[in-house]
Amino acid sequence: MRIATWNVNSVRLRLPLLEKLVAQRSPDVICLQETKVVDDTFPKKDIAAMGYEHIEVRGMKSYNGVAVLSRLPLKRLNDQPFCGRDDCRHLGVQVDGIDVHSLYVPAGGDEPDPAINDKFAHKLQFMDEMAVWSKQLKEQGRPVVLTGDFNVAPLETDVWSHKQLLKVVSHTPIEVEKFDIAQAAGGWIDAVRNSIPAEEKLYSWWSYRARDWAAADRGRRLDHIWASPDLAGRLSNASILRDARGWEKPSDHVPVIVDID
DNA sequence: ATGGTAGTTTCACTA
Repeated sequence: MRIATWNVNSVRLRLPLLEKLVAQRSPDVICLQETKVVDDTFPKKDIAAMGYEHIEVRGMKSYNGVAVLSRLPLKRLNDQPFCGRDDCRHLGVQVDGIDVHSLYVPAGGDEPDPAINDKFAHKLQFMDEMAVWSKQLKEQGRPVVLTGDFNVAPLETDVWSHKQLLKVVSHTPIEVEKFDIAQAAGGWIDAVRNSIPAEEKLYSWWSYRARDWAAADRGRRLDHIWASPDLAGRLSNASILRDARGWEKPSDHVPVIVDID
């Protein structure tokens, strides 16, 4: 089973790119974030026509929104109410015996100080709850794949400049610490770094605000696929589809993909 | 220290 995760930054604008992902990589399951569409107007017909007849959505007007598209039947799991808000940042399904989650962690705003920036405080609280939830999932003992835009680049090689990003939201020590705690709480395997060495620079997001994103290559690895430890020996072909950043009308994020035997 | 782009409910907000 091939699983992809992608922050599409508006699913309606990205339908041609979704088609391109399917043509190139043919995932069985696609987890989306930032769909930016209410459930009633989610383009289910177009996506079913691409071969994904099983679709679960959780969207709101204008912001956030997650979805799972699948070739195989889905059973919806309970939505996780992070930070007591119904802001459509999580959706989980059961597919072919595996629990698959699409998660969108708050970006956190610009100022990395929870005392003066509510968005950063929200992000930190969200990550604390991610750790609690991870522990619960671990105790359930089911095979789980937790994917999404976690909005944190944990390793020095997950950003274009570790030194220059230490005070930039997404790579601050407090965020990386909470990221590590959540990962440890679930016993999660980083499915991508499991096969791509930590020495290798690796990004899944490049800002729209660069004159030439590829030349500057100031990226960050914000999008992740975590797997429960029982799946360790069944992961292969992890990849990040860098090319997608150069497609016409791109998202600022690219798909992250892994195969599970 | 600033400003750069993209998407959405746009003259404002989020990323």
